[in-house]
Amino acid sequence: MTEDLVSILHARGQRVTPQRLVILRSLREHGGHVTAEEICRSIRDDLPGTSVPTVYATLDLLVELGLTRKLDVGVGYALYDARTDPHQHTVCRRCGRVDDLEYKLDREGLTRATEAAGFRADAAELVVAGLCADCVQAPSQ
Amino acid sequence: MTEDLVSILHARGQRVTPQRLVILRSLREHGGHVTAEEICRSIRDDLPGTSVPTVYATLDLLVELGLTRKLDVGVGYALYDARTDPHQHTVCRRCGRVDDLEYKLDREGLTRATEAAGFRADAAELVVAGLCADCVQAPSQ
DNA sequence: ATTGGTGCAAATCCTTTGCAATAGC
DNA sequence: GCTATTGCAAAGGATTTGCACCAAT
Repeated sequence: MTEDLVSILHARGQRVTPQRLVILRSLREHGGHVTAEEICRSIRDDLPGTSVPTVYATLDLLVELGLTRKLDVGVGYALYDARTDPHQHTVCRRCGRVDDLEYKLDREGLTRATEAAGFRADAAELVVAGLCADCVQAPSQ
Repeated sequence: MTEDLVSILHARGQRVTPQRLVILRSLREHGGHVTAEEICRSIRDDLPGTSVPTVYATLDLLVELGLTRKLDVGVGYALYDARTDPHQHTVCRRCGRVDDLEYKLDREGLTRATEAAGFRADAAELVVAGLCADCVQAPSQ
């Protein structure tokens, strides 16, 4: 499940550590959007004593390697997403729930708009805020 | 320059305080994307002693009233924008510069995608990351 | 006169840093 | 054995809280 990470690390001359393998596996098994703290808790069984700084450092590395996406949806902490293909996100203003949004950005239009400004874009993140299906139903407040 | 705020506050039965007027005026005079801390400094002349919590509370209020937009572009702190008409943003990975991006989201497509999920959207923010014109030119690193 | 707003200081929260100890290679 | 990684504790920085005072209505 983490063979790709192993070969990338080898290719880059970086070390294959259990922390790196376990964190990526946890991310992939979870499948959704996870906080660093949730990763910490979820790997406690496999690797007791893994430190918070290590989790952050590893997540940063995975992002750099293109194996993970770091999401900032404005909830005050970062979310990590093992799904790296193009998709967007919704965030519920009431309950904070974050879901995938299958929506295609108009890449051509975006490229045109950014190049007009001399900007060299390498990523685009769309966050749609509002009320999730559950909270729309809910009594209110 | 802040008559709209005065009438909204009256209509809502809220108080018209110098802090509220000065902060909105500062935001509008600046025109760009400002941090809470920059607001604090910029109003020091008009209203010495204005506290940080007041600035945050006022900015929150202005956002709620629809007179300001709060931006989270992933730089670790919020930016406030007096421009509230639909537009998006670019953020430079190297120098952190944030600029307006004139790009029209496909509202219809977005509505379709979010409604399919039962989500009631009320705002959409697109942040494009990359290198700004200056940093593209720059020697590198 | 009421009570919503403000200022102050301290707390909170996520994330990063410094440094010694450890473990990949 | 060499040095990248790790763990620990502590620092950092943006934002929020609690509470007494003040000022807008």
